[in-house]
Amino acid sequence: MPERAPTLRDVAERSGVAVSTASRALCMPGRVNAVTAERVLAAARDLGYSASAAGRALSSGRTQTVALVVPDIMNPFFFGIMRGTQSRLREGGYVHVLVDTEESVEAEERTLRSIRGTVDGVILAASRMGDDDIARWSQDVPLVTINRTVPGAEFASVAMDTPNGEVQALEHLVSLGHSRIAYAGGPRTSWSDGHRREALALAAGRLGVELVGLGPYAPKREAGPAVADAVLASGVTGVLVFNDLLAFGVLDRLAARGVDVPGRLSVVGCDDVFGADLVRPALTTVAVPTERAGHHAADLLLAALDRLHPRVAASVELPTHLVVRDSTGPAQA
Amino acid sequence: MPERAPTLRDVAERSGVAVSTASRALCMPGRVNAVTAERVLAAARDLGYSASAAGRALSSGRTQTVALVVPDIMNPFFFGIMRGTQSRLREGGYVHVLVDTEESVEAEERTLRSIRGTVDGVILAASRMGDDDIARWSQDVPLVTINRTVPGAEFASVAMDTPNGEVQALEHLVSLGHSRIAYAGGPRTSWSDGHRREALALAAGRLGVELVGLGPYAPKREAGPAVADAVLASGVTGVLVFNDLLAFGVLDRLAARGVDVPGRLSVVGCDDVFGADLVRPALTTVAVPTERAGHHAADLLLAALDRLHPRVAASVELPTHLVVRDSTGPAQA
DNA sequence: CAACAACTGGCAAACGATTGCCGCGGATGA
DNA sequence: TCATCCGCGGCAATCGTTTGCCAGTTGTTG
Repeated sequence: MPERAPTLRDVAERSGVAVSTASRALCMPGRVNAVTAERVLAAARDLGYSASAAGRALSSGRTQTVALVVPDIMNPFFFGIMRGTQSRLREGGYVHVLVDTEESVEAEERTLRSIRGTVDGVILAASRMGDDDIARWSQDVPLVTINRTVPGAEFASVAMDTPNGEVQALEHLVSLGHSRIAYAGGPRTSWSDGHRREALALAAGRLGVELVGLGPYAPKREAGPAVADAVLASGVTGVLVFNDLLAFGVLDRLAARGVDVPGRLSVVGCDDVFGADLVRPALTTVAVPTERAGHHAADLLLAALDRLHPRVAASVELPTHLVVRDSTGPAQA
Repeated sequence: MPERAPTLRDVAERSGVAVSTASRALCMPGRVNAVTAERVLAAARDLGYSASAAGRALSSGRTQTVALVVPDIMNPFFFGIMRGTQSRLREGGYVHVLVDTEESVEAEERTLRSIRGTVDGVILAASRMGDDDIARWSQDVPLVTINRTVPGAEFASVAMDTPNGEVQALEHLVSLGHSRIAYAGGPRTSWSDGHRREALALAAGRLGVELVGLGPYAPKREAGPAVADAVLASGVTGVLVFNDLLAFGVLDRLAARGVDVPGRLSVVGCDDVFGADLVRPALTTVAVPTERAGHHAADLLLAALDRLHPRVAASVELPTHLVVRDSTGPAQA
C-alpha cells in the first residue's frame, strides 16, 4: 500500500512558508526571493516532492499531455512519427498518450470525445475523418494534423509530399519502358490517396502512358494477394502500391504464384518503412521523413499551446523521394 | 478559442437536481431513482457532457491512466505488446501513456519518478533496472512487469519462456550437425539475456556441444556487423542472436561479405518480429506471443487496480516456440 | 521628506468531481 | 397509532494546485 505522496503543503510547512509561496518558488522563477526559493527547493528535494498532475490540471486547466492518434499502431510508418513526436514533446515537458483507432472513423470520433479535456492538444496522424469533422474538432481542441489538410482550416499541419514522390516513381517506371501502369490505392477515407490519384492522373497524361486505377484496398499486408491478382489480371507491367505494408503482401503473393519481380512485373511501395530493404527483391519505394514529420508536428502543437504567445505556425510540407531498389526494372519485352 | 466544456454542475442545473445527485446518477447505477437518473442522463447527453479527468482524479485519487514503459519504441517487438495492452486497457476504461526510455536505466528512473501520481499503474516491459530498484518502485505504484521477474517480489509479471525457445533452437542446430555454436548476447542489463545464457550453457553441456558466448551487444540492427565479424572470427557454424533486429544486421553484413547463409553459417534470431519472414533468407527465429503478453499484463494490472478486491494475480509464463525458416541448415561438411 | 515603485509573501477563491453524512418522506410491521 | 427502516436526494468537505489580490517592507526618485 503506497503511502501518501508529499503535497505542496508538506513542502510549504517544512520550509516555513505559505503554500502559495512554495508554488511560486517552484514554478515562477524570480517571483520569490532567491534565498526563500532555495529553502523551498531544498524541502521539495528532501521530500521527493513532485506536483500532482491532477491538482495542477484542475487549477491551471492544463494537463501537460497531448494525444497522438493513429489509425494503425502496427504500421511501422507510424513508428518514426511516434518517436519524432515523443522526443520533442518530452523536451517540452509533455507526455504522450497513444491512441490506436484501428482505421475506424467512429473510433476516432469516440476517442476525441473521450479525451477532450484530458489533453491539452491532439496530433492527428493520417486521420480518416471528413473535412467538416476535423474542422469542428479543431474548434474544440488545439490540433495539428499529419498528412491531412483541410481547406480554409485554422490549424497547422505537416504534410508529406507523397504525390510528388509517386510521380517520381511513375517517371522512373516510364523511363524503364513501362507504358501501362497500375495504381493500387488505399482506403477511400485516406486524404493522401486522393491527392496521389490526382497527381498521378495528371502525370500519366503528360507522359502519355496509361494509368489503371485499382482499389480501394485496406493498407495491410493481408490485402496484398487481392492486389496482386487484380494487377496481374489488368495486364500492366508495373504497379504503384499504396503503401509498403500492402506491397509486402503483393510480393508474397507474386512469389507464391511464381511471378518474376521485376522481370515480369515491377512493384513500387510507399513509405520506406522498416523492412522495405529487408524483403527480397528489396522494395523500390517512396521514402517519407516520418521522424522529421513527428518533430514538426510536435513543434507546431507546442507553438499553438504556448500560453504567452499562442500562434498557429505556418504549416509544413516535407519533401519525399524515390528510393530505387530491386523490385523495379525494365518493362518486359 | 474553444468554449468551456460543460461541467457536472451544468448537468445538475439542467436536470434540476443537486450536483451530488448528478454524480451518482452517472456513476453509481441504482443509487438514485430510475426516473431521476434518466433525466440526468438525458441532460448529460444533450450537453455533450463528459467528466473532467482532472476533477475526478483529484477527488477520487484515480486517473484511469496507466503507463507502458519500453526500452525502445522502434523495436517491433514492442508493437505487439503495445497493441495487446492498449486493447485490454481500453476495454477497462483506461488510457495509455507510452514512454520510451531509450535503453537507459536513468531515463527509466526519471520517468517513473515523474509519472508517479499521474498514473494508476505501470507496465514495465523488459526493464533494464536492477532488482532492488524495481522492488522499491513496486512499493510506490502498482506494477506489472513483462519479461522480468524479481525474486520475492510482490507484483505480478508476464514472462515469456525465451530460454526454452533458445534451447529448442540449439537442439535444432545440433540436429543439423552443428557442434560449435555461438550465442551473441544482448545488454548486460537484460534480464532475459542472463536466463538464456544459463539455459543454453546447461543444454550445451547436456548435448555435448561447444557454446561460444559473445557480447554484450546493443539490440539494434546497427550492431549487427560487429556481431557478424565476431562470429566469423570465432569459427562457429551456427549462431543464436539475441533478437531479430540484431540478426537483421548480421544478415546484412554476411551478405555484404559474401558469406553464404545457411551454407556456411546458420543464423537464428529471437522474437519473430515484423520482417523476420521478409528478409532473405527468411529468418529462423524464436516466436514469442507479444500481443498475448500485452493482454495478460493489462489484465494483471487491472486486477491489481480493482478497488473492490485488489489482488496480485498469479504471474504468467507464456510458451515460446522455434519457427524454422531458411537461415538455418546443415552444418558445413 | 514625501510619494511612489518594486519586491515579497500570505490569504483565499477558484478548478470539477466524489462521497460521508444527514434529513425528509413514505412504507412497513407490531 | 407509533416506532423503524429504507430509498432518495441535498449539503458541504475534500482532493492539490494555481493565481488574483492585498499588505507590508524596502528602495528610489523628485
